[in-house]
Amino acid sequence: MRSYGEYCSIAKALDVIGDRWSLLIVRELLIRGGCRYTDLKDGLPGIATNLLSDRIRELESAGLVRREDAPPPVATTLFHLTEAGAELRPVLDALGRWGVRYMIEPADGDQFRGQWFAFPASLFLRDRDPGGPPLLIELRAADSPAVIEVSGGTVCTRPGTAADADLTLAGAPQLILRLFAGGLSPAQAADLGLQIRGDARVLDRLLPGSPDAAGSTPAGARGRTRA
Amino acid sequence: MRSYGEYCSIAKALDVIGDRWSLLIVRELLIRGGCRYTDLKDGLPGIATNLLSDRIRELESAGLVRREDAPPPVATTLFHLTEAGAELRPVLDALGRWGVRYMIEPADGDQFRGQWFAFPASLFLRDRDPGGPPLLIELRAADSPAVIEVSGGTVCTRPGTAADADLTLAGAPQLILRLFAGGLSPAQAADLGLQIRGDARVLDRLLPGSPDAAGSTPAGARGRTRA
DNA sequence: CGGCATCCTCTTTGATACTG
DNA sequence: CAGTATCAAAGAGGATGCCG
Repeated sequence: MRSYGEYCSIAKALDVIGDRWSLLIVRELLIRGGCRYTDLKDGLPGIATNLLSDRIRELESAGLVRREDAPPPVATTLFHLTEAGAELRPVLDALGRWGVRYMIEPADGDQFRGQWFAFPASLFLRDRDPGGPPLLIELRAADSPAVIEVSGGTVCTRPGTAADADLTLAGAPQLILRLFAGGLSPAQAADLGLQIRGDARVLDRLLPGSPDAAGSTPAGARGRTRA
Repeated sequence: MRSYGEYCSIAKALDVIGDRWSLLIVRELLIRGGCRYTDLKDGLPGIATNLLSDRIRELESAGLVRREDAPPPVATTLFHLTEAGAELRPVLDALGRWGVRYMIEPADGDQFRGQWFAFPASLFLRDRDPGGPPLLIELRAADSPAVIEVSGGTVCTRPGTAADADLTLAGAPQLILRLFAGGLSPAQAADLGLQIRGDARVLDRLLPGSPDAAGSTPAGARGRTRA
């Protein structure tokens, strides 16, 4: 990317990560940890393969991404974020929080991947009973399942399924998202078609609901997602 | 900008503000409040005038910018952020904080505007004596002066000068920035050429120095800049 | 002068095909 | 699997013209 040539930290940051796709590559690596080229390509539907390889190289030479030749049995290249790259998390958190307003409307042709729930889950859900038993929540949306693990105050999301989930939410991604963001109560989401199976009370532990009134503790360092 | 077509709030946010120059336009409007076209052009050195008019119109139709035909004596169009646009501040804060790492090195041909100190000032300075007397700090860097007003716990920055400043800092922008960010003590900055005139003790009130040890209160809602 | 619109060139992107 | 090669289309940058 052509530099803005401005001595301003925002412009400097955009010089490095302002290119198209760059921040989304960081998103995937933050959510999933080490990724193969193919994993990245799958997590970035629509990217052209030449652009992906260009961007990875740029992020690498900017010191945000590290390439690791994994030994057998993996025997492939894995891409990781460096520390500087991982420090972009607050940027993605802020962007993700701001962008939720554009997700109320149905997707209409948009691609979806279950792991993209990781950011909303970390942003909106909070384990209000850190001493309680660990929880597993399975999310089934658009053929791309994901699992939220709640344990000891942390909220982690990963792609995949869980046979022994305490709770399963199945339905359109926007219903799950609006539920997490507080725009819908569980009952309202169910009325709109969200299937809630299992122990629905675990939602009380996670959602910023009526008890523990809204706006009490804005945001500190909470549990984060990991691969 | 072409949509990413992903049902992810980060991608949706980038669909709206991911275009080149868009976030920097928001930066200028956040720092200075209502701006004329010419003000924006001056605050975005390097932008082509057709791009500026394109971007303003895009931001307008996205609902982030509002156009106001000011009556005489101004008799010109003023551009403002809408509420949705102003809510991008946490995004710019996070970006600005992350990008500071790229400002340690000298600018070398970069453009500079005094008002760009507004973000570092709000991010790094804190009025640790909200009951103390109001303060005026004049910054003189690269022919583009700015003033920081500290009063009752808020830290506001605007372009311009102050005849009766309590403190004047004159020197290279990176010296002032590193001083604010905690990378240099006042004495070290002075050794490197920063001219500190006036009551240097006001810095103790603002810098996160040795008393009130580092990392105690990370970041709550603090004073913000205004035009 | 403020607020654009036009024209032109150059760079970046996207789609697809191909390779070790 | 992890890319490179090719090429058409879109976008960015720069100069300049227009109109109140």
